[in-house]
Amino acid sequence: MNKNKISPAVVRRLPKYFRYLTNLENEGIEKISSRQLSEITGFTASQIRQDLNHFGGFGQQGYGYRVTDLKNSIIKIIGLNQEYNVAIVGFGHIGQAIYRYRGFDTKKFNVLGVFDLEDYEALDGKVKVQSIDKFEDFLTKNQVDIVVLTVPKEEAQKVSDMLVGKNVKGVWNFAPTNVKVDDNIPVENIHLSESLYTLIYYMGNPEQYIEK
Amino acid sequence: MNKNKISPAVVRRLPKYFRYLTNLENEGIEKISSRQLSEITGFTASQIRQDLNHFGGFGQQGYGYRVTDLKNSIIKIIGLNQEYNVAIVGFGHIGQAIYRYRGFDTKKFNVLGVFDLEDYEALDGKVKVQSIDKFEDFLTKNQVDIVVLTVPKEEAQKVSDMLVGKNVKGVWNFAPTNVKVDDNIPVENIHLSESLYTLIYYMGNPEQYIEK
DNA sequence: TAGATTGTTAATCGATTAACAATC
DNA sequence: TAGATTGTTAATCGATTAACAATC
Repeated sequence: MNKNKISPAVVRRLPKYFRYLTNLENEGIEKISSRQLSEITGFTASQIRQDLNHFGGFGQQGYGYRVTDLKNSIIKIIGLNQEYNVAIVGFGHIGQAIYRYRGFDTKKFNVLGVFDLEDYEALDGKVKVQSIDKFEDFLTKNQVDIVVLTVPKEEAQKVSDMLVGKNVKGVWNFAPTNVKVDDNIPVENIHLSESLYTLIYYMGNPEQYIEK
Repeated sequence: MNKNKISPAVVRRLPKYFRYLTNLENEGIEKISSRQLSEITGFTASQIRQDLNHFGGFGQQGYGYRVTDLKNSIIKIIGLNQEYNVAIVGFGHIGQAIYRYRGFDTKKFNVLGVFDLEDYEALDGKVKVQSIDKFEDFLTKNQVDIVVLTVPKEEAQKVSDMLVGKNVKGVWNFAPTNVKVDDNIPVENIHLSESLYTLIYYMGNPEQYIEK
């Protein structure tokens, strides 16, 4: 496992491999060659082989890759073989959508707490939303791995400042701003407006659009 | 305007320039050099100058860039000087979050219709959700520029197939799958799970994380 | 004019693709 | 063994950074 210097481009393809392999597995397909995967994913076979070999030799010459084995390997590479404790800060439309999103395995993502401006009960009493005033104390008393930030941009940095020294391992930021946290804590941004604006640019310049 | 071959990397920075320049303008700052912008954005001054010069010479030697002028230029480059008609297909958590999202200028994005499995009224009667059966006919009778796809992945391709020949100009896809549409229609994907999984990878390998 | 900063070309760096020997 | 396909090195391509002449 030469994990020394995996490029961001490779890292962002890992979840895609996971997705395509999961689909293949669900279709009952047991083996796949880099050539076949290439047709499905749109990546070149060469790129697929090189990507995978950053993490080890998962294939078999003359045969290809066993779908389930490769999928399980990628699960471990990404870290999806573990559970994660989550706190959602900001329980507006996006916070609620994330809370209820069925797209990820809910067994693996354990929402420990939900925070907003004040205490209240949401979703017919099923969710106890806590005041943001209690957030720092909560982080001290609970091991929160992932903080999901869905607060307005004015508040995003204030909340981020509360994470210092709390053993939070990552921030998933939906606020339309770039927050600063400890250097060793990764931040993954979902900037909805930027995504929409990129689409609009290509709508006006479709000849420049390159699929995928 | 040499728009011949703008690289995707440059295009994705345009909304970021727009965001930073908007902030600067709101702070009342009138001029900025590429050096100063570099400190704010984290891009190199060289990159900023080169990015902008793909679209024209917006600066003034020895002075820098006028914030408002540059912002307005970028608005036009992206295409944010126009209005867009939007249809939201899928009115679950994410569809609703997009519908109500305040992050983008609602005057520019005109939601013409909302579609889901069946007719009903949502949000205290304020939103008439229409059955997906009426979607194709709706597209024929209305100029929909942007289709926001927030349906389950099994339905995403079916809905995409309805867009053929309907003069839709772009698809903003939240379904965790890659949909196929006409080659000249750009598709911008928001794959939430992939974003979260990328974060998790870096949480397990923080030394590989490169800010931004 | 002198100082500052752009616009632009050239050099570097990194990521993708091609090629092929290794091997199942 | 022969055919297929990987793992890996080398070649290419593209994007970023550096440098500097142009010019405000």
